[in-house]
Amino acid sequence: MSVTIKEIANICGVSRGTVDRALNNRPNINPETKKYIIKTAKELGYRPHFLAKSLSTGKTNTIGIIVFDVYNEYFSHLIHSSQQKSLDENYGLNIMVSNKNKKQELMCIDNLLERNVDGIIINSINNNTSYINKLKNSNKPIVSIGNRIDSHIPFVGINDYQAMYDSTEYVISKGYEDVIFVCPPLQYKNKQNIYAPSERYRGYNDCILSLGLKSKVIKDKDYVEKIHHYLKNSSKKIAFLCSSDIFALNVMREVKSVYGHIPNNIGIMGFDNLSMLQYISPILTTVSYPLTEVGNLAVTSILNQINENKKNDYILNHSIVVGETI
Amino acid sequence: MSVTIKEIANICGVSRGTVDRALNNRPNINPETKKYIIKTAKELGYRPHFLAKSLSTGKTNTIGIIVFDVYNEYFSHLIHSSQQKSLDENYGLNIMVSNKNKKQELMCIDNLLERNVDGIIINSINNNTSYINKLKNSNKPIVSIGNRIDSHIPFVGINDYQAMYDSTEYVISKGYEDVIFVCPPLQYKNKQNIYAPSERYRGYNDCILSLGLKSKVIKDKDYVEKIHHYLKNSSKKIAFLCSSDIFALNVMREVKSVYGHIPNNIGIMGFDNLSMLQYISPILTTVSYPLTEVGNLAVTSILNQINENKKNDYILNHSIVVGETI
DNA sequence: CTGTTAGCGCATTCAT
DNA sequence: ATGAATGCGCTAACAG
Repeated sequence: MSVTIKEIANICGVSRGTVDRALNNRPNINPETKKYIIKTAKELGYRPHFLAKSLSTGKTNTIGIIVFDVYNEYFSHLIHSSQQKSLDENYGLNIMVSNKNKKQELMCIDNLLERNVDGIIINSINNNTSYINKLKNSNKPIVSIGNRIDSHIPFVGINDYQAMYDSTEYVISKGYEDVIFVCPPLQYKNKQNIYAPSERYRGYNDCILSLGLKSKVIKDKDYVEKIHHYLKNSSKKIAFLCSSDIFALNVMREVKSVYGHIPNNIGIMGFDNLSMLQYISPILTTVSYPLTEVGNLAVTSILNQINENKKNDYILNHSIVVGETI
Repeated sequence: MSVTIKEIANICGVSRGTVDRALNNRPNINPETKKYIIKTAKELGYRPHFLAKSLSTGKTNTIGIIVFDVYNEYFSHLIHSSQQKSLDENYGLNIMVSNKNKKQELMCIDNLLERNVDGIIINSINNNTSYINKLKNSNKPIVSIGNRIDSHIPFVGINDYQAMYDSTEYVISKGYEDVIFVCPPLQYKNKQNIYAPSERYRGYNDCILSLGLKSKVIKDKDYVEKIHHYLKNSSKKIAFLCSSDIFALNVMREVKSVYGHIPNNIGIMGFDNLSMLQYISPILTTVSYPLTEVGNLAVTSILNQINENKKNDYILNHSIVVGETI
């Protein structure tokens, strides 16, 4: 086993209280003895016992983060920057995967609370009140990312509505007469938290309507057929505006499968700016946002709540990445 | 704060020892009182205090895992399956990122040990003896993945040598006269753990030599120029055998930039079978291996070591995924 | 069968 | 400036 405060106390011929004062920079200690204690502690390779310390202080210096999965680059960035920031601030990061499953998300929350994390960063999928109350009653700092949870729970992210509004406007400005929005199913509105997807849809829809155009949406499982339908039955210049790069890549694959390439009168736009796009041609036009900052600020928000009880949102800027497909 | 054993004891009018016996299925307790205690514990929403329990037992029911990064799909799979398996076995998983940086890897190890994890799964990057001793002296179950560390430390993974030997043989069998191996720099052999890359190289080299051919390797930063060099100066049917799909995608991009497509007399083969390949055309020929199993078995190995002090390697099978590029 | 007690390692309060 | 004592919540060994 490793060396304890008690042993150091014995060796130095002082009490454990004094050792504690020396090692934790507390007042009321003779500089001489302090020096001596620190020296021998170092020689013995003393490391404070994490569990004992935490049990005693009630703090684990650990932040929990719950993400949908660990495959999507979106979460990779998030996890990476959150962990880096946490470590910089002398915290550990406890990563949990919800698989976008409501039950599993609850399990993740329980797991983290049971392990006494000091705060939780969460990309939420549940959305009922008992869930929200569970979070609030935990009395732990919480911050939501991706999907906003509740006006009383801080949020870090972009303005999804505005981002898609801008994208729609951009596509139209390039001369496309029809803009078809491709997104995940939105029918579960009341069953799970789809804040971001529905905000994006709203942005598209509002922009389209404000321009006097007709809103057209592909949101079903049989999107492949829908795409082919639009390809065949339209003589106009049409664009597929996708709520994520992955959808855009699928659309691109389908269009290529029909024409062998992407014709000039067919536009495609994504959302996320995944790094794998560098291997795709033609270069996809998409929307970028500072994910690294989201991770940083999520941790910052937790620390703000811990240290100053300061709760506030952080809204970051998005930008359109001009490629060859619009 | 939450309810403790002490409170339950008071409420039930028994001692804390009895509560402990009831709640932890220990022998020597009256079934009646046991039932009663369990009932009231449930009513009060009792949750054992993780830190106190761990401090007392010396077990945290937590496994640590150290990976290079969280972007590569290789690690995503690993993390996912490890976490799933851990949770199934009533363990938590503590994920740490080394950034493929030797210092940071050491920091990760210290961090995990400090937090008293019960075992560590590690994709190693250090390789000196003091590092190996640090791991051994930790007296914790360790299992290596990706890069083997030491014959005394269990390893879970594929036979990288054989996999690349097979790949080389496959390429040759398809009529390619020159096979150029594309891989990361191998010159750091004595400075860091590059077990897997060098095993793959060995597999390629042995196969090539056994066939009486000449070994040709691109392993430098200026790989782009090297590729173009080979493209221009060869009239034979040549293939680029890459030690990872990412290299293969880069090669593909270069070849496309020259010819606009992939000519018949130029082959490309990858290694990893990344899921993003589905968006790439032509379809890349590559090597697949069961990463989910690696994660499962890594956890299994840790548990084996904890419960039965059983140390053994697990070597998994690889397979060639036939695409359009060879 | 049940109660009591002594730790686990550290923080903290009260004496001295 | 230092020592002694108590508690965090739980487990485990011993006594009854």
